[in-house]
Order: sequence, then structure tokens, then C-alpha cells
Amino acid sequence: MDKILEQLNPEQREAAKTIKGPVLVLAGAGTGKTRVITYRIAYMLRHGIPPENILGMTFTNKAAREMKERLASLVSENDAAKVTLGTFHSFCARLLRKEIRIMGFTPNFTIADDSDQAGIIKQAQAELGLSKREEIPVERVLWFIGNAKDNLRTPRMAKNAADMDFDVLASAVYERYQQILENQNMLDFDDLLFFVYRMWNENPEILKKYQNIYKYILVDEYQDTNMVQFEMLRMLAGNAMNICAVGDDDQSIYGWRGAKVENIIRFPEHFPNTKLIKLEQNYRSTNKILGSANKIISCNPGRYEKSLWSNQGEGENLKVLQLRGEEEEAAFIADAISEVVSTQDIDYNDIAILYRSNHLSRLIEQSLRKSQIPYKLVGGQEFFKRKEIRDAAAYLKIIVNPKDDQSLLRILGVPSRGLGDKVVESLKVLQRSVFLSFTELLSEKAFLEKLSSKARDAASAFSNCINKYREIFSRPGDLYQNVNDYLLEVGYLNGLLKIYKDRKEAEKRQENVCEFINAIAQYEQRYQGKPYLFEFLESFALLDENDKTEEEENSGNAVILTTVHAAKGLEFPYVFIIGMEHNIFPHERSIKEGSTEEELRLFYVALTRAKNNLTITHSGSRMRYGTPSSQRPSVFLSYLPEENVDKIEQSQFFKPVDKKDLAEGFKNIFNILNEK
DNA sequence: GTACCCTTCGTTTTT
DNA sequence: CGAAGGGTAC
Ligand SMILES: Nc1ncnc2c1ncn2[C@@H]1O[C@H](COP(=O)(O)OP(=O)(O)OP(=O)(O)O)[C@@H](O)[C@H]1O
Repeated sequence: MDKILEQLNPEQREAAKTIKGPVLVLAGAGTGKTRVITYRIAYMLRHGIPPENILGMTFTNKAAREMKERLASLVSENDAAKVTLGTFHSFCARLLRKEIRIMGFTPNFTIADDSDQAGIIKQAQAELGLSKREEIPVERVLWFIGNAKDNLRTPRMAKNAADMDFDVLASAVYERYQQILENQNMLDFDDLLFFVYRMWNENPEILKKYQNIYKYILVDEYQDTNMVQFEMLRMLAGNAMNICAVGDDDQSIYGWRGAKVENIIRFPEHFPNTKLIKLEQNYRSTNKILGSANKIISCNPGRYEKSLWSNQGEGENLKVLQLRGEEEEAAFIADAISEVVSTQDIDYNDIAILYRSNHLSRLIEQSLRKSQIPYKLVGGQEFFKRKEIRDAAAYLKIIVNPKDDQSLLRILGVPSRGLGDKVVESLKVLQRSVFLSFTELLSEKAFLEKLSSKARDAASAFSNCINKYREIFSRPGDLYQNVNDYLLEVGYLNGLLKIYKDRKEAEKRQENVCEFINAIAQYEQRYQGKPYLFEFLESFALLDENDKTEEEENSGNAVILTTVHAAKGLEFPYVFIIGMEHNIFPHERSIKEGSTEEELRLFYVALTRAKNNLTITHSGSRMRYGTPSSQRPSVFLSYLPEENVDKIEQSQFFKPVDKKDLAEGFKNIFNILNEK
């Protein structure tokens, strides 16, 4: 038999072999769905399908990279490299670099981050002349616009559909917002998908072109696709419908950002003559863990029952511990890890610590550092949200996209260079009559004439520097060197010391910026050939830099700290779940909104990450907004099957109660008593 | 135009 | 408790 197919069970094999027509693999956790995708691609390549014709969609960029590596080990590296693998967002971004002119943008468009978005929304509301009373909070507008785009609504459609006052106002803001984005040659995250959808929808010949390229489509984590993503897939799959989706409705955990489980449930309706395949063998977890997870998910009403079994043995009971406070919890985790690593055949990188929300990692990190336990914090875009990093990125964006006024506003006064609010005001005024972007205006006579001689000199110097580096960066390569030179010459690197008066803080910020520049160097090394600056920025905007495959520090041997969301699709021999408390997991807000079913699925995902050992902790008290609050254990804990769980004290974790030891101990005590 | 002090406020989850 | 934004005093 085929070498590739040998490594699959009969059901998986069936899915891998069926390369024509729609295939849906609907199966529980750890049953080898991702493996089906990978091996199916390998099988297709072995059977002469050109790699260029294959498109694989993953949920994260990291998953795409790992799949590519796995693929390279199954087929030739060359073939693997030619398969298109990525997230919907990165796929769309790359596609738009080639095709976006038809949508009235130019290929050097930049991607708006959320601070850009917030700024534009404020500007839009100001331009509409909304008073403080009428203004809608930025987050609500953001939600409205994102929701509209996910559901294929343009500003005009949103306006037409608006009936309530709020919708009327919000869609007006949406319209302004979109106009501002267009003026600045910017797209937001959701636009990446929506633009491709509209482009294909309105230009059949372009759709046709891509249908002829991507003849075979595979999608991982299909339960977390949203409406645009589905519509894109439906269009691209066309009549041939060579599409294979894998997923698990019980692991749908992104409903809050528009993902639709119906997509996977109704796949057979959407794609007629679907071959539906179910996988029931779990290759990941012991039966104690799998049984507990099955029991948990069965507490949700109205789901499609799945039967799952495992031959990974019975395994050990789950351990549940209550700690007095959060410091104790953090200390316990560190102690437990030290113990486990020194007494069992377990490495740091076999261990993961999972939690509901990012801030819960803080104390754990401190505690691990104190115990000198190497760890790696995944996801958590804290680093990229730092002011100094975003400022540095804005300096680069302004080079790539001269129309990016948002970035210019961001960095014009950072560090202060004599160009403040007054200058910004006159830029805005002038823009109403002279239709140029802010960077262009900076070197316009009409603008410079309005300034004091001091401001004029500052503006000219600044704009000369930008123009000089725009020229330099118009060629690919030498990014590291050029970025360094540029940030130095434009006064940003040294300016940091002026901006942050506290010495220590300034140095820390400078360090961060250096790390950012190092990321550019790493990107350059990874890249085959010479990258353009815009390519790095795109990779940066798509958070590609966020989850690089483990190399670097710790030689890869480190405990993983991650949210449950970011752990989706991963597996670890030894898992800790922390902060298992009411109002944390399930989250307070989900309780208020009545969306605890998704929280329970999230808990299911957390449990099913573990292969052999699972320890769950909750704390009796926790600081909330700087004041201590007493915490109750999560209801979810009471759903666990009692026979699979040991509720233990801290001390018992370190001295497992062994019946023989116990008997021995009693004997000794009796002996001592008798002697006396 | 800039520096610093004061309030306010809020905390899911992420491509 | 911390970040971030607004307001006031140089
Ligand atoms: N046929 C098989 N033979 C041996 N091991 C397998 C087989 N199929 C899958 N596995 C192993 O089972 C584990 C889980 O596989 P995989 O990650 O593909 O499952 P999944 O269904 O995608 O999981 P999840 O639902 O959590 O994303 C992996 O370690 C994989 O190597």
C-alpha cells in the first residue's frame, strides 16, 4: 500500500484518498483531523497533483508553518514549499498585493492596527459633527463595523438595513470610516477578507483565474470559520467542489468574533454529495482524560453526540487543588513543575500551563522566574501592543505608504520635534483644499509658508529624512541595516531617552525597540532572497512574528504558557489549568451574556490538550482591580466525573499517597506507641 | 509646545 | 493596581 496511507487508519485513509468532490471530516478532539489534512496533501502530491494547485487554510500562521515542515518530511521539500498554506488573512493579503488595483487601492496599502482603527473612528465621528453626548464608544463602533464586514455588508448596505437610531448612526460612522481608510490606502483586518470576496463576486474573470489555480482546497478548524470565509470558499470551490474541511463542532470557541458553527453543520447542504467521514479513535489522551472531557461536553444541550475511544491506557486520575491565594497558586505551579521534572521522565517542553485570560499568566511568570524554570509565553500580543513598538512600526508604515496619515499623526510628535497640535491643525485645514496626504503636504510650499521659521525648518528636515529613506527602501534587502539607520537619523532611537524621563523605563523601551529591529533581522534571514519592507510589515501586521516556531532561547526546552484559545490544536503530555474559578472560567461576562456554552466548549478544548496528566487549580482569593476578592470554584469542576478526579491538598501532590507507604507508616507509629 | 499631575476606567478570548 | 487620557501649569 501507499507509504502515506499506511500511516492513517481506514477512515482517515478514506478522507485522504477522496480528492475529488466535497469531503467533510467531523470528529472529536485528538482523532487526527489535522493529520488528515497534512497526509491528504502529501497523497495528492504523490499522485501527481501539482503543488501550485493546492490551497490549505489553517487557523494560525504557526499551524501553517508546522504543516509545511511536516509535509516536507513526507514529500520533497521543493513540492512542500510550493503548496499555498496559510490563514485566510495572510492568503488574502498576498492575493490583494497583486490584484487590489481593481478595487481602487494601490499595492503598497498598509494594514490598520487597532489603534489606527480607533483613531479613524474618532476622526470619523468628529467629521460627522457628533457631540460628546451623541458619540458612540469606539469599541461599539468597532464591533458594528467588524460585524458588518463579516456578514458581507458594505456601508451602503448597512445604511439601508438600519432601522434603529443606533444602527443609523453607526452605519454613518462606518461610511466615513471606510472613506478615510480608502483615502489613506489602508485596509483593516476584516477588509482583507471582505475585499477578496467582493473582488471575486464582482469580477468573474478574476475568480475564474483563481479557481484555475487553486483546484484543491483544504480547511482545518472549519468550525471556526465565519460568513465571509465560507462565501469565499464556496466561490473558489466553484462547481468542481474539490474541498475538504475538517473540524469539530464541540470545539467551536470563536463565536464571539463571528464564527458560525452552522458552517460545519450545514457543510453537506452547502456542498451537495459530500462524503461525510467520522473519526472515533482518539490517539492523544488517556481514558481518564478522554472520559472526563466527554462527560464535560455532554453537559451542553442540543449537540450531536460523538463516541470517542482511546487505546492510550487508563491513565492517572485528574488532580484538582484549591490554593489559598493566587500567590500560593503560582508558587504551587512552580514547585509542582520542579518536582515533576526532577522525579519523572518529563521535560519542561512537555508541560503547558493553560488559562482563560492573559493576565493570569503574570504571577505564574514571576514564580517560574524565581524558580528558574524556563518558559515560553505564546500568543499574548502584549509586546506588539507596546507604545514604543507601535511607534516604531508607524515610522516604517509611513515609508511604505505615503498616504498613511494615521501613522504620520502617530509619530509626528514622537519624540517632540517642534511639530505639535498647531501644525497638525494646519495640516488638517490645508488638506480640505489641497488633496494631498500629510507627508506630501509637509514639503508643500503652501503648507510651509504658514509656519514659523523654526517649525518650517523642523518640518523640512523631517520630510527630507522620510523622502530619503523612501528612496532607499524602494529597493529590497538590507532591511536590518536600513531600519537601524532610518530610526536613528529620524531621531526616534535617541528620542526615546527624551520621551521617557525615567532612566530605567527609557532603557527598557529602547531594549524593546531593539528587539523589534532584531525581529526584522530574523525575518530577513528566514526569507528566501531579499524582502521588501512592505513584506515585513505585512507579516508583522498579520501577527506572523508573534508565534515563530520554537528555536532561539531555551533551546526549545521550556514550559509553555498560553490561553486556552491559543492552545487549540496543540497537545502536551502534562497540562496544568489554572484559575478554574467562577467569573474567571466561565468568564464573568459570558455568564451575564448567557454564553456559557461556548465557555464549556472552551473547557473541553483545555482538557483535551492533555495526553497523560492533568492538574487543575483554583484559588480561594484573587486581586480584582487592586482589591482582594474571594473566589468560588468554577461550576465546571462539579461536572467532572467524580471517579476520575482526586481532590487533593498541596502536600499530597508532592507525596503521592501510596497504600504500602501508608501501611508502613502506621506500623511504625504503632511500634513507637507500643514501645512507650 | 511640552511636561507633569490628576482623574477615570476597566479585564475575556485573537486573525 | 495599572494604563491611558484629559486638563493645567510652566
Ligand atoms: N492514524 C494515526 N496513527 C497514529 N497516530 C495518529 C493517527 N492519527 C493521529 N495521530 C496522532 O494523534 C494526535 C492528534 O492528532 P491531530 O492533532 O491531527 O488531531 P486533531 O483531530 O486535529 O485534534 P484537535 O481536534 O485537538 O485539533 C497527534 O499526535 C497525531 O500524531
